[in-house]
Amino acid sequence: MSKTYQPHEIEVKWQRKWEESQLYRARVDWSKPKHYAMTMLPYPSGELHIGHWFAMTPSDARARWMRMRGYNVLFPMGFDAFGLPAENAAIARNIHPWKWTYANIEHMREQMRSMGAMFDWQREAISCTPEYYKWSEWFFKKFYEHGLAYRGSALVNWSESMQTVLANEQVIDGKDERTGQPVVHKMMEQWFFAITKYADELLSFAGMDWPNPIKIMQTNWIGRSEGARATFYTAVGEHSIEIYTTRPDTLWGATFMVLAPEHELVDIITTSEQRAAVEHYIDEIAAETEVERMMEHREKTGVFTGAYAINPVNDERIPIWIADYVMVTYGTGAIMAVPAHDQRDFEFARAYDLPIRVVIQPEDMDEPLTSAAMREAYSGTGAMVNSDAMDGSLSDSAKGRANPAINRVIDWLEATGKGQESVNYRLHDWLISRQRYWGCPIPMLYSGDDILPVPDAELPVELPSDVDFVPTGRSPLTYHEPFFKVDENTRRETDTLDTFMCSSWYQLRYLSPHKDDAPFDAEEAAYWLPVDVYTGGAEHAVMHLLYTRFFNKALRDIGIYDEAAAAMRRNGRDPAGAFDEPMTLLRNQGQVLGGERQGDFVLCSGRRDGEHMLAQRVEVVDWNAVPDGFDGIFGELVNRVEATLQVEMAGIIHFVEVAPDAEIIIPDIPGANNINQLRQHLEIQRMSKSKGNVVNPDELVRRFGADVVRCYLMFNFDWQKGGPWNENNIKGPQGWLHDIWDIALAGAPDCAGDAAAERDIARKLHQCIAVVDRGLENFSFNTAIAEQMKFKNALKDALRQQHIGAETWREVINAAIRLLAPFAPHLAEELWSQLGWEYSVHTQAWPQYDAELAREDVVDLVVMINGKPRQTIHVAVDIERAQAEQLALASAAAQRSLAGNAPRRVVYIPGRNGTDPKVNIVV
RNA sequence: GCCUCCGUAGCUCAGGGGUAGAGCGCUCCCUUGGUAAGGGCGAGGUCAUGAGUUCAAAUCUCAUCGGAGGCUCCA
Repeated sequence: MSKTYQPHEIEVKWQRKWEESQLYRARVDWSKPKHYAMTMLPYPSGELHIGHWFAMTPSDARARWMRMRGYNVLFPMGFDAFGLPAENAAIARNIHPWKWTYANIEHMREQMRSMGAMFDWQREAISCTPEYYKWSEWFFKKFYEHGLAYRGSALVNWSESMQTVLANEQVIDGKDERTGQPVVHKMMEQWFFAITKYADELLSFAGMDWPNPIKIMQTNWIGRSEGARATFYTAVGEHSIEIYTTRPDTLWGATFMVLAPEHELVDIITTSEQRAAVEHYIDEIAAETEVERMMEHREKTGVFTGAYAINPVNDERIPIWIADYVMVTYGTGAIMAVPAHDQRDFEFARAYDLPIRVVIQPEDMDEPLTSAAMREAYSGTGAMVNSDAMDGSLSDSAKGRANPAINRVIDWLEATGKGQESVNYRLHDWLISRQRYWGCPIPMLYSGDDILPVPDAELPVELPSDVDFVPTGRSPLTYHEPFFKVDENTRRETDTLDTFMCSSWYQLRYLSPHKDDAPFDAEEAAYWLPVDVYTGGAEHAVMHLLYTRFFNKALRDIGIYDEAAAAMRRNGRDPAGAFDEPMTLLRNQGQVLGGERQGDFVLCSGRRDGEHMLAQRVEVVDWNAVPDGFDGIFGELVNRVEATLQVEMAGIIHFVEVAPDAEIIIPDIPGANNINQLRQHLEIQRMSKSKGNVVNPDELVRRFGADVVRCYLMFNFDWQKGGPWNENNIKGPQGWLHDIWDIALAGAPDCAGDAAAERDIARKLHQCIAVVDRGLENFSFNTAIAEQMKFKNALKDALRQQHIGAETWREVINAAIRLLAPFAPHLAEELWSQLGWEYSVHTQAWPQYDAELAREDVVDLVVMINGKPRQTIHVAVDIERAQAEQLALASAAAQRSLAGNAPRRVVYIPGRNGTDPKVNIVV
């Protein structure tokens, strides 16, 4: 063999060749089936990390496989390029967001090229370019014209740290999802998208092959519930208070009402005697952060307003309280409290000594349930009691109208005009205003009291480039007069759009990224849409993935797809349903986590006080190499906070404060050492710069080559789960690719070939094809590679034995390289070329699985006694039942066990697809 | 608290009513002109635990324990 596998010598070469020959250019071709594969577009943070590789290269392998199977594949890439980091960089380093962003994009694009992915770069879309955001603005206008975008006043999430409002989806546990800083609630005038109009349709996932957890998360997020609304009037005055309840069958048990502290009527109905108490409570609540308010198991608090309401169903006078356990953002912000049958109301009633009245008599209880006996609310099934004409109605566990009692009460409420059936959603309209500069402008004007859209001819409203980035916390647009001042009476909107708006439609922009008279080309859309395979992280479950579904449905209803539908019909494709969902199949990759790492084993000496020490000397030694008589603290360095080391000795964490002038000795690092160089224990956790466990893909490519990195990522993890990084395991795929190189270039054996051996290698090849196909189909890249490793071992054996003829050998190698091509595209291309086959391996047909060739001829008949395997007998694969049973009964194992007796039972299990036939003899 | 998913070799993972599998790692041997390498042999598993169904359970059912993710005063 002349030469070993040298990835660097071939990878860049082929990347250039592929680009020159436009190998991955995707063009509409109605004569071929289409396949639109897409991975979530990255934010141009500046550096590609291993997570990008993990998300993109397996998706690339699958797209390549589809292509070889005869599909016309579109696999585009772009950048979600608006967002805060660019603006922060502008403030911190006085570099314009555009320059920062574009420099990052150029760098990352180069890094991505090293993946050897089949991205069609001519379709690249970048959301922060005017040619892109012109159409984001245009879509906003379309939404506005169709009543799907509106300006409204709402209690919004305000992030102090970012000086902007956030969507509900961007707030987690009362904290800003990105910065982790608490958010406060503020009433503000903002722009919204009417996503709630689509709530019901978004709950249907018909025909969508999406992961169950995502569907569940979206369903939970939308939070549909069925019930009724009823109107209560205040006992004095004319104020009506609407409540929403899922349990209208318990209306007669309402013994008080509770309003959210922020409810608009609170101020109006509060009596003068109670005003001070109410205001004090509201101030207290306002001072609490959202986080505190959401703490679990907190005591219920509230205060009486002094006002009373009349329960419409029984004209009872009940007190109106306010309490923070009622959320102004859910339902109507007001509830009827039924302490007997709602746990929260029960706790509140007990805390403030409010009456509790049973209105559902538990089914399995003979004695009437009394409030005094209750230790918790009863929410089970039973018959309505104390409810006038409704008494006796059965309330079962069903929700909404399906529950007989609820059904009857709703009918009655509607007949008497006291209330009506109502469906409620947890989902709110999508708040899309952001008080930031680096986002898509909202193309609206304020003229006097009028709100006007910017005319289409003036789109895009471009972001001014000559703004000052000063850390005032305000968007530079708000004091850039040439931008916001249109004329004396007209001011331009200075808020910008949530970047999720830009990423809600990028799958359309890829179709024709530079088109300037429409957001996308209808002919392209007719062919490519919808996206067939979408891959990305599950963290976007209720944000991007819900938004883009909404966006798509809105576009469909506005008629944006009409032209594309017509083009479909012209080409003989039925557009029915084609635009209902943007992505028909979704898969989430897991996360590559930082690997676990042992901390340094240290010996610390100094002044010791139990588990504490002020150390004058810290030495790193081999694991457990503690000198005899050492009386300091020793063990693994598990953590360090500034100058204090946490050292685990005998299972107990000891705290070692290192004196500023202490001597630190680290044998592996020459010269004078300092405390920062000590290596601390790392748990398996997310990679992050601050933890020092980040893996740099450029470095890996340099050391191992892109194909090895690709294969390592696909092989060493369950793609949909992810897992901890363990670089030792990279040797597996590396050795595999080196072996493939050697085997492929070893040349055909110089022999006539043995028929049985050739049959055997063909069988193994086709068994391998079946597994690789199934692996790629199911995103089980690891199994697809493991199977090829196995096949490689078979090839290696065959090469050693020299019993395969030249012709068969070439065919087998040819197929093996095609199987390899999606995974290690450079290596496969190089081998294909060196063996003299025509460019390119990536345009070859995928090896076709042949069940007949994969079939075993001889199998082992397993003789089992009482279900335990005892003996095997070689038999033909197509053995008949009678013969198998006869052979089994005659076997030594059976004879021994039966000892002359007749078997109690004989069970024959035929072999099917690869498994051996079995006979179980029960004695 | 509720909902999903998952517990198989030291590690990462396949499989899945009918003989327990792969890669890496590990042991030992060989090679020392592919050398931060190559070749060969081998060891390693009560398939989390307990019960049930079955001729037969790692596989199906139920319970328990453990892990991951999501939701959570949602009226």
